Amino acid sequence: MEMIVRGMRDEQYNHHHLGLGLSLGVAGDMGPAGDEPRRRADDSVAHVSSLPSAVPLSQQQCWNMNGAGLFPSDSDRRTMVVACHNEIPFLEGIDVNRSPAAGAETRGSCSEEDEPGASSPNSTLSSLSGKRSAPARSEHERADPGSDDEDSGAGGSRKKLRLSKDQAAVLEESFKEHNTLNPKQKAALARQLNLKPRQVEVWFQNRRARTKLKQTEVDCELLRRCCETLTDENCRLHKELLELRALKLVPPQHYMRTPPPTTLTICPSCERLVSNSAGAGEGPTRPVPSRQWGAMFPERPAQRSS
DNA sequence: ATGCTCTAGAGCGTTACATCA
DNA sequence: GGTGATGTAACGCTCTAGAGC
Repeated sequence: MEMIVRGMRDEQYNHHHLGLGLSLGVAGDMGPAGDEPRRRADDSVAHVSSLPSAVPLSQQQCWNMNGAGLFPSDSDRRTMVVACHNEIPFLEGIDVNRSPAAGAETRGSCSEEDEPGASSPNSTLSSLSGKRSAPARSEHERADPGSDDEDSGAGGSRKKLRLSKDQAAVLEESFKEHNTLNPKQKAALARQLNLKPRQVEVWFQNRRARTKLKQTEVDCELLRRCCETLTDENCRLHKELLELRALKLVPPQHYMRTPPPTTLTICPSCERLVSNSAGAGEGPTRPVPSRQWGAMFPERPAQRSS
């Protein structure tokens, strides 16, 4: 049985690392909604037309929440990943979290090539997941992936190894430098932290997700405030109009005609805020004199032109 | 030049575990 | 001690870009 479990793990490793495309055929197996094609991952990003952040997040230049500069766009990041083959400079000499017991060199390299089974230290098939089995361990012990495999046969439960503070700190520093890693950097980090490359990879994936979530929250807050501002402005203008009416300074035909509903969108080419008037024959979209937008989103970096 | 296949790596949603109040 | 909330490591799936044929 143990052999079976290990075999399945290896299979999962291979699945994960040697070609996820093989799993594409499973997509239809999604229950009642299976007929409906699953939406693309990128489609899930908010397309809030009429908002300054209407650009899909995956294409936006993300703001670095850590204040370490701007994240490049997805494609740029990928390019960067390919282009950047330097080792992570700040890792020089850092060997945090290497437990004495683990031994610096005895564990050998953690590179993916050297450790083909290193993909998911805790990876098991979901169907095998069962009770928690591992007793609490010390930080270093828990963070030591090597010691897991030996005693992980208990039902194949997915064991979650919390990273030590030192490991998290180093990963955080690394993330500030690059929010993606090339294989060399990944392997180096894994070696330095005594983790498996897959763990480093997962950490970066989750970290990017957290960053994006934070950015979304920030955007939402900005939009909320912007909405409030516009509401106030609308109120003020209404008041002003009433006052003018009261004074009969404005001929009725100038204010009685209610303008057609207007939506605000981002022009994909010039990326300026434009209003699309719903009224027919209103002519082309017109840029909005948007002091407020500028005030609300002063530091939004320009989107990379593709 | 074009189309196809394969692979790596990304994002996203979800699950499961650890920790804390 | 049990429990719900929260954080996050890990997983599965899908998509896309690039390389090779």
